[in-house]
Amino acid sequence: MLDAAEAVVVGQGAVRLTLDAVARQARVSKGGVMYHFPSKEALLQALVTRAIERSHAAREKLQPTSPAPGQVLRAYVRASVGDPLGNDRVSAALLSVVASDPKLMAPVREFFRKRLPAIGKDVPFERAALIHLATEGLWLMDLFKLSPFTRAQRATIVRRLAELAADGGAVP
Amino acid sequence: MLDAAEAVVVGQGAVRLTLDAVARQARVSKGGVMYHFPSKEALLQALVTRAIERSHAAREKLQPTSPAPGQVLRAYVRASVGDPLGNDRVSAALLSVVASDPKLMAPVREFFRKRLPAIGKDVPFERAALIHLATEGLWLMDLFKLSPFTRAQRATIVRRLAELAADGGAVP
DNA sequence: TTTTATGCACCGACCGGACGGTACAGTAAT
DNA sequence: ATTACTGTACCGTCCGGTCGGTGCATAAAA
Repeated sequence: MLDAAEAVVVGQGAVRLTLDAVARQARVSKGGVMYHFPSKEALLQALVTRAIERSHAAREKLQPTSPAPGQVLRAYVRASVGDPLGNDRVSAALLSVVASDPKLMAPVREFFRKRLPAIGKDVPFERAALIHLATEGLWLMDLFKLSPFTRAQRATIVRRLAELAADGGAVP
Repeated sequence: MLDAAEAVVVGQGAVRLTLDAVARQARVSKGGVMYHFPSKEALLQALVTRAIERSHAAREKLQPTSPAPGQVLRAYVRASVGDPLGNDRVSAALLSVVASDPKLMAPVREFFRKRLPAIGKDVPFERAALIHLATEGLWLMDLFKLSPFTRAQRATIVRRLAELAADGGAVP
């Protein structure tokens, strides 16, 4: 059921996320959808929760065993922007709908609030903040298809971000 | 008329941007609105154009006379994230509606595409890219109220970004 | 064993309200 | 009288949500 909703969001765009559309995708009637989710908001909430969990999982998967400083930050960079428009097209498409509803945004805010301390514990604050911002910037610009970089440039930037995460160093 | 539309977007949120709402805000009937803008899309287009022009103006206003390298980039940082949620709450609120319509996004994309070369001409590419990304990241996170930083932390980051723009240097 | 009852998953017709857009009559200024 | 604009009434569509009902599997009662 949630899979169907995600398929609609990714395939048709977030504005087209209609109860009927989800029903069609899930080969179920609208009543069937409403049986599982009391309201559309509940459906969206479930979608958001799922996306957040997936994001968590993605980073933990790339987490190395080495506890050297900056490795967590590096894993975060890789997991977030390692490849352009990675596996989380869902969160991407979802954001524009969720953004307009404070109640739905709350868990997302919470997620972000906890993320910085989690990834930047073992590196100087300013470095962590800078890399965090640049990474989110790239992610969000990808999401809105606003990134002005070529593929090669993007790859260079990601590499540099990962380097900076682990080693610090000078910005050319 | 556009002022009224902006007031609605800022005050009620982007989803509430209704032709009726604009009409009420402008103390005009819906017919009056439709006389000026043949469709809602036309209204949104005008809004987008205006926002882009304003953003241009904001940066040019902060442009110093000194032609030292990095000064343009520095002005861009200041203009974009100098103070939290500055004067462009309009673009902020607008983005979530515009994002779902490729036709409306086109000029925005164009704007972003041209911006990086414009601000990063006289500094090394990687530095410009990094600062650009971090700045946009901060701007977008502010927009979605997702920024995990305290006011003081934010100020520190902006200062550091401006420094890096003008001088380069090491990331701690 | 047959009958009846209970609960679950699902169906789909319908409602009400919102919204973009249209038609057209009215009105004030020139 | 013409122009430039306003106000109102209305239409069609879309969408979230409701509601009575259906098939069906299992259980309880006879």
